[in-house]
Amino acid sequence: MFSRRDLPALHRSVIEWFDTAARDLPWRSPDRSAWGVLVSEVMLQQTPVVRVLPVWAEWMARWPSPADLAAAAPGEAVRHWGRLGYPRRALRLHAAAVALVDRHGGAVPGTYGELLALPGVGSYTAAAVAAFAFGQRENVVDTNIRRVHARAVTGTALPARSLTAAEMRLAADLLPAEPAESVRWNAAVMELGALVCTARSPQCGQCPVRAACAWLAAGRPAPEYVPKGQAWAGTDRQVRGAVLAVLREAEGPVVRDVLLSGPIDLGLGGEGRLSAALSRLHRLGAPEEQRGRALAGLLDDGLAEETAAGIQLPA
DNA sequence: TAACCGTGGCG
DNA sequence: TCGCCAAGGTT
Repeated sequence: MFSRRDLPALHRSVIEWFDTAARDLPWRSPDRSAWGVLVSEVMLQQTPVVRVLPVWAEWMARWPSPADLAAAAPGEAVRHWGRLGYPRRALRLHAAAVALVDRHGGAVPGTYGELLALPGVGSYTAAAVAAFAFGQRENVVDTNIRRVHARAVTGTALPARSLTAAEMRLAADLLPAEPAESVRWNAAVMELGALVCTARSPQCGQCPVRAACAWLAAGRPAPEYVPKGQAWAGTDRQVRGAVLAVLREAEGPVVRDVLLSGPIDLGLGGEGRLSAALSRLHRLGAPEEQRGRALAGLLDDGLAEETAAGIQLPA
């Protein structure tokens, strides 16, 4: 266990590592806006950096301010979300942009509480934006930071199954007192988890805190539990994804029967994104009942109607 | 609390 | 090949 006396050295070694190893990400550029930081944080929820990069750049060019996105139709946000996954994030980001215009004069607020009140912004994202866009001292705790703390300090291979009060307390105890240093620390620990202290194959030989790591000292003990994998094949979620892909690629109304049954030859040939999306949906072979359920869920969330106006509602 | 919500790359 | 995993949020 780290004593409070060791903290300055710990902070220094991790931040010095960050200074040499940090990736050059556009939402870390001095040019980026608070809006850019917010968009990046939402896009990065459960989504790898490399996939976010091109979509973030396109969004920033298309909608450089909250007012720009708020003025667009919600469905445009969903379409330009592309295949990032969890598309309701796009709808919530649009709703957040509207809220920023309505309640904050079109600006991104700088406090944790105001950020937390925005759609799609939870405790992590609120803390991250307050810290990275506004330089505030916040207790930023994401999956990377949790894993680094679990290993280096607690000595376990994995953090708890779900975020615990004890983890939040530990993170708060480790946070540097100076705001500017706390921001660097948050970014540095996160980067360490993303690049070195990774889930699958940690590169302990390159770790700046290997000499102090409790997990390494204990001989890298195996996890105490097996993470529950996310079910995917055959789930409604998989069908939702395939249905939404068709709606997203369609330029006009989509005939309900095309979604609920198939395969249907639309005479579109084998090229084009719509054709590819239809092929994927048909290959799934999901029963009509499940397709109906997926479509109903998408309509319920406001994703289907926004994406393809004129769609016929399932009976 | 636990289930649900997408997608694609990698070990 | 295939299960695991990724800067979580909401209900």
